[in-house]
Amino acid sequence: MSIAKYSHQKIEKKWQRRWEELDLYKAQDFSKKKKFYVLDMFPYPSAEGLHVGHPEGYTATDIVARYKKMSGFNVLHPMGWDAFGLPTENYAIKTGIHPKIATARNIKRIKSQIKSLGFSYDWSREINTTDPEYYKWTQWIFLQMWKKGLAYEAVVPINFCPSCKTGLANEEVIEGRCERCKTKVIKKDIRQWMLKITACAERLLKDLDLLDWPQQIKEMQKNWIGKSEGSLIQFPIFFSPPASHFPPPIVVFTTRPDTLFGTTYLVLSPEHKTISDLRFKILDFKNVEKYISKAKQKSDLERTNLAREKTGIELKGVFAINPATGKKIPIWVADYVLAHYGTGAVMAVPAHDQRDFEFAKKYELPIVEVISPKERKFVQGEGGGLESAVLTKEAYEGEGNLVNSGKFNGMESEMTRSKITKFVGGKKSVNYKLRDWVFSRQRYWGEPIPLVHCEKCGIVEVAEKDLPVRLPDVKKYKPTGTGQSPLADVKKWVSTKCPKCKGKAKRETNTMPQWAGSCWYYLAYILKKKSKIENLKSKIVNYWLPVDLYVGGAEHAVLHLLYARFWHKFLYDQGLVNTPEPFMKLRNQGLILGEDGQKMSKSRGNVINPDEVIKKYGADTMRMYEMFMGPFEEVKPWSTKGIIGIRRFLERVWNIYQKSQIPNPKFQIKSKIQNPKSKITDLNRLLHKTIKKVTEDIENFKFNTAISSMMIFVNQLSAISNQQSAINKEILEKFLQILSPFAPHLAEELWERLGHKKSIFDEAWPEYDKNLIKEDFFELVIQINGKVRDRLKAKVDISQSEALELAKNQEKIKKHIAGRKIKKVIFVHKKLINIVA
RNA sequence: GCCCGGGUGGCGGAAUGGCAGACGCGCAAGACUUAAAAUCUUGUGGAUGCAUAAUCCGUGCGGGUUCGACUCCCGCCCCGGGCACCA
Repeated sequence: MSIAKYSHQKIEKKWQRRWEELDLYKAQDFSKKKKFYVLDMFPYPSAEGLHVGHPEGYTATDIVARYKKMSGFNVLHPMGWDAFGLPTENYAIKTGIHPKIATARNIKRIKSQIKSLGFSYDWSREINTTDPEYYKWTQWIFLQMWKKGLAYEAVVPINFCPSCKTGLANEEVIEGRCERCKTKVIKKDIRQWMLKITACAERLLKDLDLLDWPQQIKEMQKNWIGKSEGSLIQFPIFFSPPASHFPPPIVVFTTRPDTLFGTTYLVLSPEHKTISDLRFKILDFKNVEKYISKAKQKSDLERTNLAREKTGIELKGVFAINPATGKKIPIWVADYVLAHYGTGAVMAVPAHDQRDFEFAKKYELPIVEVISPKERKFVQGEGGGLESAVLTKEAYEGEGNLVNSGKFNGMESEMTRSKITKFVGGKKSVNYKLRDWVFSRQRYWGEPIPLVHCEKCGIVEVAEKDLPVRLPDVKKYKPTGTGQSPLADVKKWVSTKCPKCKGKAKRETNTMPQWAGSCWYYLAYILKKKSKIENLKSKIVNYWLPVDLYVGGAEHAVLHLLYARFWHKFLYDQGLVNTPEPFMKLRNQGLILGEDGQKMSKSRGNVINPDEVIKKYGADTMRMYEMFMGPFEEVKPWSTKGIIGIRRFLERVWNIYQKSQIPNPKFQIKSKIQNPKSKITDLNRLLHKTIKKVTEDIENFKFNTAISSMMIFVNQLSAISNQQSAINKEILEKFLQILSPFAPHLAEELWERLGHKKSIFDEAWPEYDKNLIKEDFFELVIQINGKVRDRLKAKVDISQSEALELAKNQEKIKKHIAGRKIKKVIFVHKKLINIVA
């Protein structure tokens, strides 16, 4: 009498093939069912293939997709390839192998890896961002933006990675280093294509409220957009002898116009235009020039290093007029003032801004207190006595009552912001930290920007019928580092005719950044390969939008997730899509660390190869283990030992079925209840509790506790089957159904063996019986002064007085309350009674 | 510096105002076996203790609210992530 072994390899291959033949996961474009669009962040097909982090997110979406399908939804669950990007291009530089070829090879490998996990993707909708039929429409959307003035050319100092030899977007610079290769970025003036994402700043901020996203990601986008409300205030320029007309006044942006009376000097960024306007009036302009050129040599990282002491130089001989006091105040230049934020000029209020305070102390500039704190902080003064913290050790940045502020004296600072702005003829203004998106790259492996430079007509767009502008095949991919793309050397490709005048023209040789293709891929899945993007207006797009659930890593918080929202809003404005936001619910998977608790990396040698895990333990085990490790969104270390627990669990499920098949009447599955009645009732109750728990946990992304509740159930089931009683067939079937999203191969195999012809995934998700899970009894906890002293079985509807009587009669309780007066009794229904004595 | 997230047995973690440590790993003992592995059964936070008797201690630290706090409030410490002279 032997039991067949659980052979995952056979079962998993069998069902992966069968599901494909059945076309089980095809999304129906026209369906009366409610839709559910569940999306994974599509992978970059790297040469390394899949790592264990990928299946974490993919398993979660797969569980939800299968669960939703069984719950009656028409589910769209697609997969594709985000294939433009530097690793493949760098590989081409090294080996001479065309990126197209390397990409195709990498996709083939990673696709087979993904398939080996048995995910329910609708592969008929697979897309690849490097496919000319795909990037045709990436180019098309870019052209629409260009036509609307949202794409523009500019020569501006941008972040440049000397190693990747390309310009970068601000979002791609992490702590002053290149996001990809960690090289320190430098400032470089390069002709760039920019996208006016700043035009959307307010909506990108406000519409975050519409989204069910992790708070953390929302905060990061909020901070990145960095809205601040304040005022623009003009400071007239003065010098002697007075000229017939002075240069235009210096405009500053401030969030604290209430401190205007305390402004004792202005500070300009080294790039500020007024400096050259005043060059003949500034007394020691040579030194100023020296300071400015020195500042320009510094990297952004150096200029914005907080630890560094601020430096600056005074523009001697010229002054500004504080419009509130009418007093002459000095003008300084300092490189801590950023040219690109606000107006590139700040009013310094040393009494109420710590930076200004430090600067004023260093250069002995006047400090005038204008806000009196409600509670004054005192510090030890030099003479030993206490003195006000303001003006001695630090600035006071809080609110308070105005002093030294003319007619505003005594008013509350918050109330005077608009009043003082109005008083000096300023106006309210909003500023954002967000800057326009540097959209061009001086590299080969990206979408060509579909524009042409004509000697006569200027910049002209490529006609829609001539899209896509294909990437030419080249022999050398090496970036030039001159600010030109390697495409500039492909003379044949570069020289073209102007689409307008048919005269000589040159193609734009910059390419789009890595992030372009992923800005609209979720729409491409809906449209499928052949569809034109105009079909965006179609009913079918509006049927599927928005994406209901989006899962991926948090590292894209201010990159892909911000860019895609921006493109979506543009398409929304064009009337092409009907939702203001693309991704309604977002969940981030937590990083999986190596067994040593460190980040997985080749150099540490702690990388887990998913192929080996699947081979040894099976896809179902791999999937369930990654879900069982801990909370989905948290960072957690891998444990090869821990996998065994899941494998044992699945084997137990397998064995329960196997034992039931042994030709011994005692073991057989019976549809009629055969066990002692109470046991089956208990098991059935536990089953329904488990159905409830698993259903709720899937909805709440609590896969780890869903699995633990299934383990509890199987432990019970297994105990009963070991006692050689027959197993109720319905119970086993319902359990297999709730297990199936987690371990689809095993569940489907046993489902078939139980005699079903239809796939388990075509069955309806089981519902739990509310009446069945109601308990008649509960364990009443008896506390004395909040400490548990006893517990006993009690009827669910027991009253407080009954419970108290019951408690008092317990020996243990008697002992504790003997000789004490009962002061108070707290009774919590179905939980406890607490006697305060 | 600012903004998030976190700190619970040997380990991953569970419990969001009501029995701290579910579930899993590991460990220990037992059953099966010539033996081992696998499997099954039992035990497993710490201290005192013959005890599966009883009591005490215990969720980063210090205080508070409450009949009752891992959970709420105040003040710290540590770890992870993000932003960083944004006027």
